[in-house]
Amino acid sequence: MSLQDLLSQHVKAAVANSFSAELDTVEFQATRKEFAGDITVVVFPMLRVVKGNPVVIGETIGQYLLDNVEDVKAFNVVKGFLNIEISDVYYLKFFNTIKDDVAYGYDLGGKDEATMVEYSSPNTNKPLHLGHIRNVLLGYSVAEILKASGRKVYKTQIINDRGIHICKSMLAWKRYGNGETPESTGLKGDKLVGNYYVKFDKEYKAEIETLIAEGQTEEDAKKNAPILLEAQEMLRKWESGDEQIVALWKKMNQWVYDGFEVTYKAIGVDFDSYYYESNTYLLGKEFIAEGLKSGVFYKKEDGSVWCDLTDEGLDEKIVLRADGTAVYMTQDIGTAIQRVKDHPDINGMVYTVGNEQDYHFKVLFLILKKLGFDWAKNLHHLSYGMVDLPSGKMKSREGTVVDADDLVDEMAKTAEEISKELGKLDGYSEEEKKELYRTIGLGALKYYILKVDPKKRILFDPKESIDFQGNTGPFIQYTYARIQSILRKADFDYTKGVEVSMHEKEKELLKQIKLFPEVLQQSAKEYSPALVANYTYDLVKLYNSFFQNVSILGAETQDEKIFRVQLSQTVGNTIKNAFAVLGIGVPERM
RNA sequence: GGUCGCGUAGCUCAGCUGGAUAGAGCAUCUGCCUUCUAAGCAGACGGUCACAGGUUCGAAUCCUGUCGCGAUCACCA
Repeated sequence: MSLQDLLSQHVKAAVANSFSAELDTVEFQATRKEFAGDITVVVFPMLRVVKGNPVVIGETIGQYLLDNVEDVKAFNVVKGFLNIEISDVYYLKFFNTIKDDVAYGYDLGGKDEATMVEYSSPNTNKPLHLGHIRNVLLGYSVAEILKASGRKVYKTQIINDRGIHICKSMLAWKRYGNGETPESTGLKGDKLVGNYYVKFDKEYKAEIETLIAEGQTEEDAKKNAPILLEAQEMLRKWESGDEQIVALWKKMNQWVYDGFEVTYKAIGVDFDSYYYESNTYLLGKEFIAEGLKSGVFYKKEDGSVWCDLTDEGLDEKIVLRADGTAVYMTQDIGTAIQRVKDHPDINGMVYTVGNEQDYHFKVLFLILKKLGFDWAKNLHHLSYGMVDLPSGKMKSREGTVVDADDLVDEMAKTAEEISKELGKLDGYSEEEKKELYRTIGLGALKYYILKVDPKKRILFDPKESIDFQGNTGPFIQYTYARIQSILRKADFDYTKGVEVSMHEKEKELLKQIKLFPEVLQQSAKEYSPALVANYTYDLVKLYNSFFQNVSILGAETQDEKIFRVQLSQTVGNTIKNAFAVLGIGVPERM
């Protein structure tokens, strides 16, 4: 039983005993620093069932706890707050049970229920950019957090490999290229294809201007530009299975996939499976037919199929076009069902998609529920805000996007510059150094993005926003590296359990460490890596002020030395575990 | 216009199911490297929690309204 449950029981008993009243819940909170104590019972809520002066009630309960609970060492009452001091022994006991547990915080039990987490889901006509980075980092981290909190997780994505956008790149490649390939140009495949997309857009704009000069309206010109018409013709050919077009499509998409893999690897994320829109865009139609039979959907005169969600406070939503072809919604219905077919142990899914699609997913989940799938109640849209630049919104057409690969390189370069200035890396090979710069650079980038509440928009200033001091990834990594240094220098056996009297800071640290599993659970519940990130920072701050003000290896007694090293080691493990679920590496030195 | 989200220090952000004097970092200023890594520590300065009502012992937090910013309301994906 947790300490809180135990205390809760005794508080209830105390109230029953002294006031013959029955409490259904007891409210706890961590005691504020300025008061003595570790856990605080809030007396005010009890006033509904217990009549009397809150201070007197607090005193009475406090005395009862002191008499009846072994681990309660002392108490004091301030206004309606009963502050309880817990004995050091309690925390030391706890510490001894977890100090050798490298995986502390991870609940490895009960992995029979699986959750599928979808993230990234890019278009295949241009390289990944900063917006994808937020998506990928969030999705990956939430997947890892769910795993750590005891669920089986499948990481997946839906690749938008079909449509007019890729045809534009294909057309430009055919028309303006000379058969360039990633090999012949040395470019990453996604960059090469992206370049042709830009080329298309340039030509398209030029043609529009020509048409306008010839007297067409802008609107007409946009529709009539020959290059666009040709791209649309290409899409039609693709849909009818034209061999040449399909072959080119396959070739260029493969270039893009290969390029994406390089980027994912550089960022340090992975996937268990891939779904391609070209395979799934026709799925869902049969379920529309079934839903039509069961009355979930209805057909309009023109033959289009709709779902009426007005009784849910939403609109009507189209699920099948009049010509019988699938829309976005049709595809997503089909894909969701297909995924559960592929992985029968799935009982929930998480979609990492920007908040501009909040409405779409609201509707999608509702429709799946109406269709009667029992897993539909466990669907979650991990919705996140846009990433803005100081110059405003990112627009790929205007060239104001921040390229993912460039950004990662840039971060590593900054880490390198700072490291060189500090010059602490004697004995590291060039390769090790390079690896380290990447770890630090990525740490800064990932932490910067993940520490913010997903649903808020992020203002990303490449020059100024990324910092290596304060509440940042590198600061936390640095603390980890210092701990490793201490462990290397501790030339005595620090594995045995010891009994010491703790200092205030040490107790604070133990309390914070103890919170880790709860934070993970909460993070999983809220689908928010930000909780883990900010928790880790708090832990590190606490440790640093301890680290700076006491001597660890130079403690007075041997037991104290051992305890402090153990404590450092455990803080290190917790940082490592917390960062693991954020997808951030920790260096042994830096 | 309807719907959804956001608004906390000069800037970037925390603040759990309502609780004690609203917390960090950056920036600015003051101290601290002969002692386990100064990417650090200790401190100062900085707030009408957008605004107005309401709910109650108690509101940054919950409710209503107003203002500001954003998203979304396609037989696009």
